[in-house]
Amino acid sequence: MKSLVETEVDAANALAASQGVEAVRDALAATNPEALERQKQQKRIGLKPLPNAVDGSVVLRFAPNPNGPLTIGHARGVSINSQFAEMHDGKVVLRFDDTDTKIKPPLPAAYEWIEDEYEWLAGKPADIVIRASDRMPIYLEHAKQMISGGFGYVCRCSASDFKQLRDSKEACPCRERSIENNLSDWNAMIEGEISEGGAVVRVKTGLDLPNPALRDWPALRIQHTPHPMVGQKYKVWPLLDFQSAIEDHEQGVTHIVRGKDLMDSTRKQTLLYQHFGWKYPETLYWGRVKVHEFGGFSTSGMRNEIEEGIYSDWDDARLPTLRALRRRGFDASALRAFWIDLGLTQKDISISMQTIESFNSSVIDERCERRSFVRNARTLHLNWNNCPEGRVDDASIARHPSGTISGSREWNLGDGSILIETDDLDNNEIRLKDFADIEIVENEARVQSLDRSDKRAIVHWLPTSMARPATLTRAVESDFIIEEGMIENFELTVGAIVQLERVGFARIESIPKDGAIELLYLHG
RNA sequence: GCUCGUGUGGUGUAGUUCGGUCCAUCAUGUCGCCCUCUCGAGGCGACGACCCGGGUUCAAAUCCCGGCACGAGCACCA
Repeated sequence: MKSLVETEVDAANALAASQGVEAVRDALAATNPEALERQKQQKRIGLKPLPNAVDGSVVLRFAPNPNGPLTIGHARGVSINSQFAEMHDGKVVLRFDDTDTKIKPPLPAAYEWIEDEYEWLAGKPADIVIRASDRMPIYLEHAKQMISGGFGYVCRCSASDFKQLRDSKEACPCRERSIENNLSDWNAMIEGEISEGGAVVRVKTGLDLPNPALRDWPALRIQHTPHPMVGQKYKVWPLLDFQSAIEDHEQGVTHIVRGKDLMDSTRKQTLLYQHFGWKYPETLYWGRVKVHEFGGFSTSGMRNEIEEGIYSDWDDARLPTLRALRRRGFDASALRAFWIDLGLTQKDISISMQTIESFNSSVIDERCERRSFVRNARTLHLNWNNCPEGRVDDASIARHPSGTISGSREWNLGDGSILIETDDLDNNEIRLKDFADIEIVENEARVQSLDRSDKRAIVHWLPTSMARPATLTRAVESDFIIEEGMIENFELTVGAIVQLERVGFARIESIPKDGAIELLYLHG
């Protein structure tokens, strides 16, 4: 039996065959004219809603390792999680996953930095803030339950021996020992009687699982190195998969958004949840992100390079940390908008700072005052002899060209000498922006008219009396390029972001009593 | 090697659930023009993509099969 659609399609095809497609078009126009109109495709804006979300009871989490401040990559986690929370009237738990004392040890200062950076980006503080290292009793208790329940055991095989057995789907000898023996080994572990590497607690899983990574995965291991925040108190520390699984359950997390490199974590943790009889949260993934200009982001790598003196500190403008971006003048809402526009996909992507900069420009442009910055300054003396309007001693220039900031910058021409960039000397007839047309003859700027008389190039300039020496520092790859010049000395304040006309946005870093003002380049 | 995942313009992204309204969305980029007293902003236009090969179907970016490419996990790191 043919469906109605098929019947109609056949009819239409028959019509087209006998009388041509025009006949079909005409028939459609007569019966159903709106079917002939094409509607344009639209792009979905913002994030797709979370699956199986109940508005008002969504709990998400953002769980960085506090071994350094947040990087631009973490910004994705903060932006996406906080955005989902906003969409679903949910909460975000900021959790410090600081259960490794050895390989990626926590940096005590980072806890506060991260809370602060989270708030900066999300626009409000995290709803709940917890540290895994504060919650050790809970994890140890669950480990004990797991052993008592017979779905976890203490394994004393070496890592390589275990790997061999696991790869051939064989049980290790420790697996079949009694619960009593396991509990006594467990006590020895937590009392510090077994040295590092001497034992590990494993979660029992099917040994014939197709994915070898999942078979009897390790949940806790021994670390005798003191923890920067809680000292020597614990000898056994949970691994990420165990700690995170228990804590997500404790916090009632409903949705986990994590990197797809953690897909196996989801599978391991689901097995653990089954042992405990819990329901695993909804899980979503994103792919790996690289930024052309920076490559990947390794917190431990940066930490080393800072210690070696390659970078001055975490806010070194060459680094992809949030601290550095913030210092340079990136706006939180622009960064957030950028990440939300990228959305949540499992594709591995490589993005360009140019795109982020464009988001930033559109946010900061209207609130940045203009200033003149003349590089490689060359002095010219104004000559008014040929100016029809006569001599002028002051210039009044808008703080912002489109008036989003009202008022003007008042320039006094002082002794009549001005500065322009050496590169602008290529033409001898130019226009001083917002001021006058001039002809350059040797060291003289002969004023031809105040009004714009033709289409000649417009250059930025400065009266010598308004100029102060300044340096503009630009982070380019792993170097700094420093340009010297003269900055317009009009209402300069440390920390302000200004747009240097024809140069780009920059932040005023310092204004010393004597010497050059320091400017840090943001972007064009 | 085993396991898992992903392939839409230069870069990202929408559309893929449920085949037709898709000669494929938007942003960014590049180029050109207009406007503007910045090389900024704004406006207009151009460029440029469904990984490949089969199959199903009247109809495939979308479904099926087979390749290929790339990435990740297989840590007593997170």
